[in-house]
Amino acid sequence: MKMSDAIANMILDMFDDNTSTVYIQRNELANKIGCVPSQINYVITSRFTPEAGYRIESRRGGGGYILITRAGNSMSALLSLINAIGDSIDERSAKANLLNCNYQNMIDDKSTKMMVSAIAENNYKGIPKEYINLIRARQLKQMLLAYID
Amino acid sequence: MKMSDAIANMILDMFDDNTSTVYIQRNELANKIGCVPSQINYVITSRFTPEAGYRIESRRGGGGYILITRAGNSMSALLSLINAIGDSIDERSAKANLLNCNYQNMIDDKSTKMMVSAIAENNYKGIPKEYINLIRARQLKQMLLAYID
DNA sequence: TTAGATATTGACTTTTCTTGACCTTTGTGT
DNA sequence: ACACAAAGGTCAAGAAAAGTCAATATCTAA
Repeated sequence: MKMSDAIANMILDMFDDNTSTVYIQRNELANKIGCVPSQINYVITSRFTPEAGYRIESRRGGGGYILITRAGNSMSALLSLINAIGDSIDERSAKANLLNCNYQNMIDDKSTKMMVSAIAENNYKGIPKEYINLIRARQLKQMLLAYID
Repeated sequence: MKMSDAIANMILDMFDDNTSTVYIQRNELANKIGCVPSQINYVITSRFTPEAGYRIESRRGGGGYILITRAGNSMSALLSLINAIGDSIDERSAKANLLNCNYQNMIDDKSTKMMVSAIAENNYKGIPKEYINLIRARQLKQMLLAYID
């Protein structure tokens, strides 16, 4: 694989859920991956651009570092929706929330359709009533998290 | 045989049943087959056209490449998957099917992640075992239909 | 046979990646 | 303050791809 891609992937891997900022030391990373330090800059300036939704901060000198922050798009809004769902939700309000997010362009059409279809009351037919809203809430949150990711 | 046809056949041969995308390096292929590199472009633009059901992506520069994707009956393929699911499916095979479709570019990355997350075993915790695979099958089919739509 | 379609070739262009030499900023010990 | 060490930054040269285009060459059908 191309060195630049390897570096980009390595950086991408450092973002996990709930961290939107990655801390790197240029020389250390260059050394670990086996490239010249300036190539880290190349990768950052060519891939982690503002257009791609990233912001860069850095400091030189002893203890220097590079911070890569991925811009929180509509992600934070979706995160608060996820929190708002709680551990139980009925079909009506789940659907209303999804359509609302879709209307505000936080979720694309296809994904909205998929989620609405997934949590339709019909799918849960047969299981005890009191479980349905619990499972729906779990699934909806999982799907939203996957969507954000 | 004409050089152009030989090149086209060579590319066609790279598609097997489970890959809808072929990766080539122009210079390498030109060298292997014994033609000038630009003839690869000629073959691609004259034979692997959108009208013939192909999509081309490429990158220049070091480590560059050309990707030829045959856009095909992904819809009908998904429909047969839906038919194959039946009325019950466990997490393992559901996930395997989804990842395979994703690998074959029948389902995009985000949608795959969403579906996999939605049908994870964990979400169904608490409900009687015998219902889980039934509900999962319903939900998976609904999501796939929504995806196709 | 000859005009038009299809193929072949190579010179030149553009994009992307890699490397290294040199620059600037910041921290630390005297 | 000053010198030195420890970072990160910049830039240009060159390599490694793929793209474009125009000049030929060859094939095919009327």
